[in-house]
Amino acid sequence: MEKNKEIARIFEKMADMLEFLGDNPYRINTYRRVAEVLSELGEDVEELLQTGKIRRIHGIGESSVEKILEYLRTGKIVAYEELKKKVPEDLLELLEVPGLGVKTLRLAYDRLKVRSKEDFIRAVKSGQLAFLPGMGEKKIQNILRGLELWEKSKERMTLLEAYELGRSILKHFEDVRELYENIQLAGSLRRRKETVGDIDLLVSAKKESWARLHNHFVNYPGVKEVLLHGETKSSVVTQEGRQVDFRTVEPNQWGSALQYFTGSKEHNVRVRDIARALGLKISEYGVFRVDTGEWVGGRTEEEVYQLIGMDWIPPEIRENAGEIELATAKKLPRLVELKDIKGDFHMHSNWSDGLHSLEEMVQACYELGYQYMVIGDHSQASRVANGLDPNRYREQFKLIHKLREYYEPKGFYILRGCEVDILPDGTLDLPEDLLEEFDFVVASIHSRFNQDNTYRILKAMESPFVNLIGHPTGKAYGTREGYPIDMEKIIKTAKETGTALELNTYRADLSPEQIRRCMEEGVTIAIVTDAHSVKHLPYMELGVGLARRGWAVPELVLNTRDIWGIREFVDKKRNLMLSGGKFA
DNA sequence: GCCGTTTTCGGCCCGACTGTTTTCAGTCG
Repeated sequence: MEKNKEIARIFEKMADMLEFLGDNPYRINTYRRVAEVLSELGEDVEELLQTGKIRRIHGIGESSVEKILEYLRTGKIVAYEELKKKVPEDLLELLEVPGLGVKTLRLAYDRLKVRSKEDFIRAVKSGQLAFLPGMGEKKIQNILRGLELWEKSKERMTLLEAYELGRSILKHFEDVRELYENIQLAGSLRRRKETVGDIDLLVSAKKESWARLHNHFVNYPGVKEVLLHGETKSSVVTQEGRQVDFRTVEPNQWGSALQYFTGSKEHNVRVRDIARALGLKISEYGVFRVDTGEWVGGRTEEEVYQLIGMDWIPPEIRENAGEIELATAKKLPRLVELKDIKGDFHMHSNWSDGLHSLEEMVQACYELGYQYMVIGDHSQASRVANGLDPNRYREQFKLIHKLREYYEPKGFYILRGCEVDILPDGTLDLPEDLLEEFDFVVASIHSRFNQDNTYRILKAMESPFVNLIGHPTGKAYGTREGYPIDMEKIIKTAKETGTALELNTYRADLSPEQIRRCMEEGVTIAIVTDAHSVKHLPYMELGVGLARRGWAVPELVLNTRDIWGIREFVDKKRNLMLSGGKFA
């Protein structure tokens, strides 16, 4: 899959270069689209090429296929090499700077002989740029601020950070509840992308309230700077350097606006294409007939999709990755929902590295309305995490036994569990006789993150007592790649051994693509918070969102089973493995 | 450069905001 990303990056760069050269905008758009399609592709581009399937992908034509082929054969693309001779690649990196576009860079290139990033920054700071036509004082200030912002926030927010920020802003709007009808966070946050660039907030309200709403927005206490302040659109930067965009629309535009601002871009482009073919035009203001311009709908998202012959599509899968076809055929699967979730399998108390006591964690889970929970403190090898040795686990069992007397009559079940380390040779950090006493066992890797760890995980899954592999790829949230791993082998063995794979909300591990593979192969996943405090437990909502991005269905999500279903899952593996059998 | 529910040629989403303009250009989503 690395090749997909590599080639996508090249097409993206070529698009920037062509734009810098003033090429045909539609051609440039095409290059961008090829890049997007490639990076979102669920399959390896080399394989698609070999099977000839690549010809059937919408947006990749003859000319692009040839360039891709050329890259795979020779390691480069001549057209790209040629462009590099004409365009300073380094300078174009500045296109990431907010408020700075290709026209300004080109102007500086032509008039000031600017050839690199450093050249440009120097030209701005020395005041040279101000001599160019159309460059006033404010524009220069804008670019300077953009540069500063760019340096500081090159990284995107994690979904967790975006979620917290979004909720805080929603809370701010509770003070003016009488001014609007609907409010919703849109954009990649609503789609539950594992990283979020900026926050999109949408409100529907009568026009006479808009000015007051925008005033209220820019007065959000966390605002550091107001970028735009208009009647329909405002933008601010928070203290943490995060951008928040705010839009107001009329109540009967709510659905079309929400659809539009939720994206993804690829999804919306397809949707609009299809609408156009039906003689309809979809914009954020509604659905219109092309011939008469007549408004035909847009009050709700359901209405927008229904007008173009589709079922409503869950935001998490709006990526133009097959959802449009299924929605048209009215065959979208029902994805897992938060209300399906009956428990959490992975959390820590202050017995190891958690913040809260076991009693507090139990009470918090009970209050969430779960039917069960698994306490899963670290095992002894995790020294830094204050891992438990067998004696301390047995001490903990006694406490759990006492807590059960109070909670079980209320229909709430506390399962004895652990997060046992998978040691470098693939054996487990706790003796078998102890493992057998747990109700549920999570096994994870916490060492040697720089090597291929497939063999360790495969071996751990062969244990009759391991029910769940914790954070399978070792990935750190949206940023670090994790150790290399043969996911196909792991999926196969998970299926054969009746072991579940973990979707860890705290790390966004597994990825949506990996979840989708699990679903295709019928492998069960478990959504866990890996909570280290009671505050983390409600992040289950985000975990469910991440699972939905991977098209997870309730039947293959362990948390949707009730307590008896969980016991059956554990017993089935033990009985089968201990008798030398295998799952079908 | 890509594509086809008017099309193998001729379109490709388009409106808001800001700033530097006196009617528009650049950038963004």
